[in-house]
Amino acid sequence: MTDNSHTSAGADPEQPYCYRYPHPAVTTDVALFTIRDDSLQLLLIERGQAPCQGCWALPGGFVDIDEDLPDCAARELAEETGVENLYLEQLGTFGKPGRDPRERVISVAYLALAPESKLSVRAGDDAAAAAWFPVKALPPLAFDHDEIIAVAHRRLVAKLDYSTIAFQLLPETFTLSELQQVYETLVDAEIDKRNFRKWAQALEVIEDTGELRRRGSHRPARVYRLLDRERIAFLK
Amino acid sequence: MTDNSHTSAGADPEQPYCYRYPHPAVTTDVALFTIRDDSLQLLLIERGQAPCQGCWALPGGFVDIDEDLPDCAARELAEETGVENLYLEQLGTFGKPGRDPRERVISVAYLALAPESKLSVRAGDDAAAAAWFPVKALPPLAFDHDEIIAVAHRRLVAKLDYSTIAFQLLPETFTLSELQQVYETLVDAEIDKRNFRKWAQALEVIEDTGELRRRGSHRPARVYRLLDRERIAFLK
DNA sequence: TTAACTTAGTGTGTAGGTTACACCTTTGCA
DNA sequence: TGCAAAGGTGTAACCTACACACTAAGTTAA
Repeated sequence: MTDNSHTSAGADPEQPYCYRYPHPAVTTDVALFTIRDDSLQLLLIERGQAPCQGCWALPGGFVDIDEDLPDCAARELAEETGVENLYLEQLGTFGKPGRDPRERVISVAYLALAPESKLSVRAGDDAAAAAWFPVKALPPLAFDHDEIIAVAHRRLVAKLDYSTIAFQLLPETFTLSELQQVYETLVDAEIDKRNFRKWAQALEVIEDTGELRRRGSHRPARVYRLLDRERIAFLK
Repeated sequence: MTDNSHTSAGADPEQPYCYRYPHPAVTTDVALFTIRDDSLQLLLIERGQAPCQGCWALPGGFVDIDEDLPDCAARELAEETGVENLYLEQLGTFGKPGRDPRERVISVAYLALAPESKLSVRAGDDAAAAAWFPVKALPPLAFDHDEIIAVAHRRLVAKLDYSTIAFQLLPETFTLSELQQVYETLVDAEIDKRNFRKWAQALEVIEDTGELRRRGSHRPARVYRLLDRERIAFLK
């Protein structure tokens, strides 16, 4: 680290931020997953301008010069979608030259999860439209966002094995059947009910609220809650 | 993404790269581990100039404007230490405002591993000195490099459980005892010899070369090699 | 009121994998 | 030749993961 350059008032009022060496732009992009209609869905923004006009993209944007990276991810998500206060973890950084045709852009990608109940997506100021897509049926994507999404999805599924990350997809209270449905959606397979319930209860991360939930013409289900909301446990 | 700014010839010849919005600097830093003298050691560079003059830092430096991130990590490592062609994986990106007092610097950190035999560290052009330190006895570190190193170390140890990443710390050929010493150093505990050997051989990632290694006054050891050098297997 | 339907909720046996554990082998050197 | 020092090997106990089927409790409609 030998670069002592820093911004200064440049001569060109259109481009007032000047450096001794070229600087890339830095963005954050967020892959926000939720479960809707029994399928794993991803939030995307329709791009209003070129490049990739009409394509869909991950919500994200440029990092402010005094802004921490997770703050930027949360802010962009909130601005573009109205979604706030959810689980966010850094996924990785994507910086291949040429991934954005305008200038060198390095994107720090985040993985976010939220239950459908927490979400009320409206298109924000910046975005033409925000919409949910099933991960299995994504539209054409801008830049290298398909790659980012693939990494995010792989990470999410991999973490099922050694963490309780999937609980972030559940609302405040839930039944064991709902929990099981979340897992079945994520692994895209059926899971044995007895084994699943044994496993879930042995985790010691949920507690019985004592309440019952009557939904439909059948025996009511016990209602559980996470012991430590906003904290995911590591199992191994 | 609405920023259409890009570099242009500025008026100030000292700071010719100008943008509409402020841009952070982007660096890569590499936490390169090896095993020397039966301890896990980390490569550090002594800083020649302020800030943090006299402190030690991870090898790293600014990303060239047309350079991919892993290339930058590899290049900086080679420039500063003469070390080439080793295992490299992205660790995470550290970008807290203020982590570098000069300007906003966002660092993409990499985890690197190599056997001691591959390494012939010499201080390169940029660095005053390069040296190895046991992870348990690190000197005062520049910037937030202590945090990066902590994350790197945790990641390395965590990956022992579900990958063969530790084989990257072994030379071309090795004995099972040497392999076990690597694992014992990493987990900082003794491991049962028979169980370890059963486990290692069941992995199907090493093969017996047929050779024997005579070192010292005792029975010679079989020599193994990795089946697929430069590839780490995922176990779970 | 009762029968049929729907989801909630529960236990046991088995297979496979992980752990604990001790002795003989082969070499070099004194 | 015998001693020191690391190399190399098998088995039993335990524990975890998985397969598997029925009863419980409520709603609805005949």
